[in-house]
Amino acid sequence: MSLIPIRPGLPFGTQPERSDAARNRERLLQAARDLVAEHGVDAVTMDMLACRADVGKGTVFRRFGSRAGLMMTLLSDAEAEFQREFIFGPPPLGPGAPPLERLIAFGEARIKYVDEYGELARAAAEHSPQNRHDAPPVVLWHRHIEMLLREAGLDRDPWLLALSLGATLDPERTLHALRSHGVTPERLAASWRELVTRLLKDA
Amino acid sequence: MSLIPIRPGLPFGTQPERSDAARNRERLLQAARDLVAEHGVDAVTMDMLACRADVGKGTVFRRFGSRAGLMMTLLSDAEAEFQREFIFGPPPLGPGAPPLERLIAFGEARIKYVDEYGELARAAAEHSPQNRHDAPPVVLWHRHIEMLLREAGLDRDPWLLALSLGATLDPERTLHALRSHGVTPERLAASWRELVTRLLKDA
DNA sequence: ATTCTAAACGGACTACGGTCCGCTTAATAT
DNA sequence: ATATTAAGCGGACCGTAGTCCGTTTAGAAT
Repeated sequence: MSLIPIRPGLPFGTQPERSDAARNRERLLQAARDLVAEHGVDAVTMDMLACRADVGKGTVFRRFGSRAGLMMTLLSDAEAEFQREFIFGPPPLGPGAPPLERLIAFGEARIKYVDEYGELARAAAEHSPQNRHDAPPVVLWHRHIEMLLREAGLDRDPWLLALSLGATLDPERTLHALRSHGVTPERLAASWRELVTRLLKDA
Repeated sequence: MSLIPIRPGLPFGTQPERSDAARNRERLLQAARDLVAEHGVDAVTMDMLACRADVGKGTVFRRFGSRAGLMMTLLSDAEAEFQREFIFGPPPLGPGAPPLERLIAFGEARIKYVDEYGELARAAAEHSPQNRHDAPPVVLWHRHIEMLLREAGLDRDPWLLALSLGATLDPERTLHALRSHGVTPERLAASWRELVTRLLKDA
């Protein structure tokens, strides 16, 4: 009987990955990043990925579950970084600033994030209202907004209010404003600031 | 040379429909309504519809363009009625009431609409950010909100602000709150009221 | 080294939305 | 009635996400 070695990045208590599985995972991630860089998120198909990584299609789906799952995996580093910043980072995004300022900073950061990774984020949410609204990161952002609203003294159903504010920052909408209507990130951020400032005024 | 007879419901200047086309359209709409009633929106496939209406698949797509187009057609009566109400109907939804009250009524009506037709509305917007955000009805709601915001004296980029408020009432989100989280329409409406009331306060 | 087994693999297969194109037919002109 | 023609039709076909299941293989036990 041997101890199960700790593998960072895998769920606690999981068996270690078999070596061929680990190799294929790396091959797939590399191929996916390359294909996205070459053709853009929307043009990458799962068959294409399997072919490029030289694995079977079944392997791709075993690894990521779905196209959305693949995209989430590609996003996970950026997502983790974003979470770190608003949870542990310096104010005004992180703790230490008054709630209104944190809320403003949160929106700004989120808009910047979407401007940078929006296509991936959108693809990660496609074809599943469940994943779109109840994925762990989404729930976390939502809780964060709710907490800030409470801190600011908004006690009337802050959960639903947070849902509404979250809707404003939804990747698909934000991306659509940015790309299809040529709205600048700065203008979006100004509108967000206006919205939350009015909302929290004398709360 | 003969005058082109007026056919209600068809775009102006269009040639009249051939009789077989009209017959097939009715058959398809009836079949679609039946299938939706029997199996629910999400379970209805285009092949199923073609089979039930006893027409070729090509005919279905010639008629509606896409699955989303079919759903829009199924919604069009309810949608027209909704538009009539907030444009010409009695206050507070229609003209005559102060903008805040109209905005509150608009949200309430929209929530009721989604509670009733949400699955269709969601299906009508699926698979196309373009149709989702720039479809004529969506643009119309959006303009309406923008107008009310201006009337209320909110002059700081009311277009984007209207986009944010529209996001709050998005069918997919609203439906998800209603169905997956068991939020009541009343609670949603109360949250909407709270949101817009705070927003318009001393504007 | 051999055996064993559960994890991993691969690619044929399905379901579905959407397209294409050769055939049919309603409506009009003669 | 007949001819003409463009709108309409149908269903084979395609691309893509996702599933299934018989085969392979890494790694542990002996």
